[in-house]
Amino acid sequence: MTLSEELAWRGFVNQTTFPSPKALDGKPLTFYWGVDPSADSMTIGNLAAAMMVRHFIQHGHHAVLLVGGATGLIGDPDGKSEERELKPLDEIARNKAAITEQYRRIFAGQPFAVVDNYDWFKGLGYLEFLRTVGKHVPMRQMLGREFVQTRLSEEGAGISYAEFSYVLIQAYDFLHLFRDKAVTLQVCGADQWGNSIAGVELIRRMEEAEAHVWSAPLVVNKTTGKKFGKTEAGAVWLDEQKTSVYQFYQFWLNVDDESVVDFLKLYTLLDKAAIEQTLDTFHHDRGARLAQQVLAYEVTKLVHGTSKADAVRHATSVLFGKTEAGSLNNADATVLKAELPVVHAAAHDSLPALLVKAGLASSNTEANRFIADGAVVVNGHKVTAADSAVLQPGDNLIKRGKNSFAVIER
RNA sequence: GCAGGGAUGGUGGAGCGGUCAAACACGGCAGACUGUAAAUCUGUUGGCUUAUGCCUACGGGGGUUCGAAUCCCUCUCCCUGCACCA
Repeated sequence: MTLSEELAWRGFVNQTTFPSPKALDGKPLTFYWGVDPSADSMTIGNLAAAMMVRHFIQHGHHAVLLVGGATGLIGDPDGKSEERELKPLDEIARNKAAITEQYRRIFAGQPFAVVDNYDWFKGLGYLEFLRTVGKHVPMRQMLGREFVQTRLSEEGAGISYAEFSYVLIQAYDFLHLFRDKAVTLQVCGADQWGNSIAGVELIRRMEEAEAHVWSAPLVVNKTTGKKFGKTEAGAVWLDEQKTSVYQFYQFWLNVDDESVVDFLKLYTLLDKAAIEQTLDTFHHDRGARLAQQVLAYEVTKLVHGTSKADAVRHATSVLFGKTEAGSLNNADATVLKAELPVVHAAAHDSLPALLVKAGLASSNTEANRFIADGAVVVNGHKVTAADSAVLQPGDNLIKRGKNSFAVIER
């Protein structure tokens, strides 16, 4: 499969400046993709674009990965309804390091270069910037952008000169990389289209040369229609300190049937044959949720590594009873204890009190109600009386409802 | 500043002297059915080792009363008019 076919099949096609996607199938290009260090980790929203970048690399194109040390200092106003707080410098420095680290992990084994746009902005003076770049940017275009219009309108929140100018920095990045590394293509998410295209424009005016943009659609949950990547608890992060491996795995496992088809293509590196075979089996027995399991395992493996993916997969099967034995073996206990609330039971603790301690019930009354409802399962056995005698020495896996768990040590 | 209306549990919103831990709806949680899903049905939804009982709660404080979410005074905040300002 050629790259353009691959991207089309996987659903990575949105808008592009290329007259035909086939332009990607010719000789290798050098392209760049960037992430601003507005947080200390990427989210699964960024991951979609990263996956696309991997396909570019696999088809022989040369990747330049940018961390936005300079752009992060200002903050991208696009799509935001209000001015954002500036981030402290030390926070940006930390975030930059974290994101660079994630680049190295996600693209492990692939050829790529990492750059920081702060490196070329730090020595650039304001007057120099205005004379060389500012002179070539038409105001009409900058003012015409939709979010600028919204922000400046009667009800809008207004916009500062700094955020308004953000696009110039990103445009200059492209120009700089074009000159310095012969970058002729920027890939980005659909939300970055406006910023990216400004660079194409700048290169055309200043270098009289052609450069291009390839944007991927934003991933949307088809069932809810919402922008993807957020849960009730917040964003799904790639950093396991922010979203634990278990939560990460669970997130993918719970993807609905309609979305899982898209996500297998977007978020795994499995080839067409493998995905089609998986989906074929899946459609015969949706209840088995093979597609979700493959998705969850593959994505977790990619982001967190094989051993963690294996561990969390096995722990999940213990928790949800797919693996025999309600009681824990040592390996599972280690994984689960890192993930679940762990409570130490004293001799006089009653079962309801332990449920409260473990955060599985908010009061003794509620705990008793759960037991009466048959919602409490200890080591795979339903509990019928508020009696702590069901606990065995060592680790006990306790389950309340369908997916609230804790480990009780005795 | 004057006049009028309002503030109730996670949310909306009834209640207007005892029968109020507070209708009803939504949301939450649990059970059944399922696929750790959706839909549906059932239960539950202030706390207390479980009680025809006690405690805490209807914006804050004070009062009337045997008894107050309900009546009175006062404070705080919100809304609606009018005035002031322009």
